Amino acid sequence: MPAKSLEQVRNLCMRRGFVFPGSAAYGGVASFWDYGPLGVELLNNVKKAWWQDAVYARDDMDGLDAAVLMSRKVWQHSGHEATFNDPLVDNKKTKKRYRLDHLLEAQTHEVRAALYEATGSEDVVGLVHALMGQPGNAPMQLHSAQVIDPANGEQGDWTEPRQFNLMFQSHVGPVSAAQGTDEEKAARVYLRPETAQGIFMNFAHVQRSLARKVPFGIAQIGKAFRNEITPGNFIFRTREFEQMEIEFFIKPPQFVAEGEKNDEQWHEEWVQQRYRWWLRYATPPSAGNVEMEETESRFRKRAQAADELAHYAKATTDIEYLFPGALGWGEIEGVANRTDFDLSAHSKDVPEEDLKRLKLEVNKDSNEKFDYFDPDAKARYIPWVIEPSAGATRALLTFLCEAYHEELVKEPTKQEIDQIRSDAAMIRKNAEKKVKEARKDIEAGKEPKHQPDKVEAFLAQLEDVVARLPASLDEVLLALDHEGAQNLEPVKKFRPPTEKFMEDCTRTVLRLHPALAPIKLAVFPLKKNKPEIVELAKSIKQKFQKHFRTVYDDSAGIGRLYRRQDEIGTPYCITVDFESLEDGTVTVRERDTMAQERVAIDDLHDYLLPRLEL
RNA sequence: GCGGGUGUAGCUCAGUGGUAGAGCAUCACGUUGCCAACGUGAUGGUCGUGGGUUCGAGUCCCAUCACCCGCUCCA
Repeated sequence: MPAKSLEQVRNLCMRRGFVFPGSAAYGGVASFWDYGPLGVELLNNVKKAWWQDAVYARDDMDGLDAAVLMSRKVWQHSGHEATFNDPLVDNKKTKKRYRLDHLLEAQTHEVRAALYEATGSEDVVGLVHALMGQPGNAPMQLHSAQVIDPANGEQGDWTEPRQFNLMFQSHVGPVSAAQGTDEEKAARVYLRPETAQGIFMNFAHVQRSLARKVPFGIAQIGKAFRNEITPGNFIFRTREFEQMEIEFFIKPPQFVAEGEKNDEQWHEEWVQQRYRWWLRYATPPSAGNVEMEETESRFRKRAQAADELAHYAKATTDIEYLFPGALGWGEIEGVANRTDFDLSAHSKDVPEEDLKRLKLEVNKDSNEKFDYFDPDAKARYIPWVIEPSAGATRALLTFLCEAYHEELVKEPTKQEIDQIRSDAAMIRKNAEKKVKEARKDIEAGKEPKHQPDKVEAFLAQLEDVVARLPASLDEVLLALDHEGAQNLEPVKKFRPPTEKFMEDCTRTVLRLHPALAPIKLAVFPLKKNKPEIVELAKSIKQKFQKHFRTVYDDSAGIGRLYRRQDEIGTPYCITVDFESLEDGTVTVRERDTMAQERVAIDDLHDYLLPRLEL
């Protein structure tokens, strides 16, 4: 079974050096994370596996690394400056949040009329402008016009509308001018909210310099930045993240010849290719058929509904992963059919009918027309584009969650199981008393110490877990993390011995695909105060560290050394013992099966390389 | 941004106004012959931060920051 909660993965990440909170010494800063020694290895391996599949394995793909900062005009014509910039307003009563323009449009004619009169504006756009233009007044005006919350049909208690510009701003060169002045705007740049636009800017460069024929694609891996309104879920949604994006340029439908793939078929092909990639790297070689099916059941393809589609897309299929706990299904990649929207948006001299079809304005800023002469079709056109866009940092989280296993390695005795049962019974008895007290307090109008519903929900979960013992052993501690378990005395008493017990009889193992594993090989001496063994072990480590990440460790007993490597997903460990000194063989131990095999030191390279799938 | 929760040693947590603790981890010495061994000793905390109440605050109050759980985002 993979991780049961994001918390488990978070803990492991921070303890073992995958991910650390950013700027921690200063109390941290929301939504920014640093990748530690193991995290950077894993992330690099994820990117390498993607590049391998997206670029090297194909005849029709090339790489690119465009600048993070681009002309502000890129974002004006791509549509981001307009659509990534929404004034939002909250209803304090219902906790609902609305885009101000959407909220206003949902009001009755009378309500809007009152607002028009109060602000002297004539339409919703003007109204939004007016409300944003007078800080402090808006809540009062929304109140006196009796603006309704569509969620419940009642008048809302509205906050100040706030601007959420999803793009981070900076300036090129020294600027002292105030925000919004011409001087400031002229120097303004945005940190890219997607890497895609850098590819579009280079479509013609790549096509010409490599004499590429459509269909062909460009791949890019890089950081992107979005000032998200609601970051969270560890590294799932962060304000700085890394994307792995492909723009695959194809013929527009009207030029597709008999027997060639059209845009919908190319879209489908990329969905399939990308989906297979996710499954391949989510599955370790040790997985059997049952396990492979289980893994597959946690990945799905989902076509976006028409109202979900972004302004540029004709169709988008998301690839989603079932993350543990509350996060649930989350998007890890979107494969979009962006038509000729982007290249047209950045082109001059686009025919009027195309502008109309794409809902674009004439581009007077661009010096370029991103079109292409197709020698087969004998026609000049602006290509369509299929965009498979994956999150590299989300991929890291996905593979960690899927690889995380807590395995039972020592069968607990009946006595130990009974102990847990009786402890749980004690917790139940005490908690039921607390529930009664809380109910009494509520009746008497007093503030209860516990929330009866939550405590009962906790008890139900605990009972379920206990009933399924010993199979559910790994869920016992999770149950104790339940909201309703807070401040229950017996729970606090119960936790430490249970934690200790769990540690004794389980091992944590990251069953990562070997190509992703941050460390490929660990070498141990069986006995660290025998100099010959230590020396031999170190020399083996030195031999392999030139080829892939290899570590040496002698700081604990052999069992503990194995466990430490299991926890970070190292696929193979080598132990040098007394026999090694005599016959030149060592023990190779595999991570998932814990199987051991005797291999001659001279054969190690040939033994390991195919197994590591490098 | 709003509501709820949390913040004490590197990690997991205990500590309900009166001398800051445990387990694990780390380091040293001894022991240890293949799956989280053991003994002895040591290091490590201005209790998230800043104010306040008090003779006295980890504990009570206020503010602030971060994280977790929930609300139109989307890699």
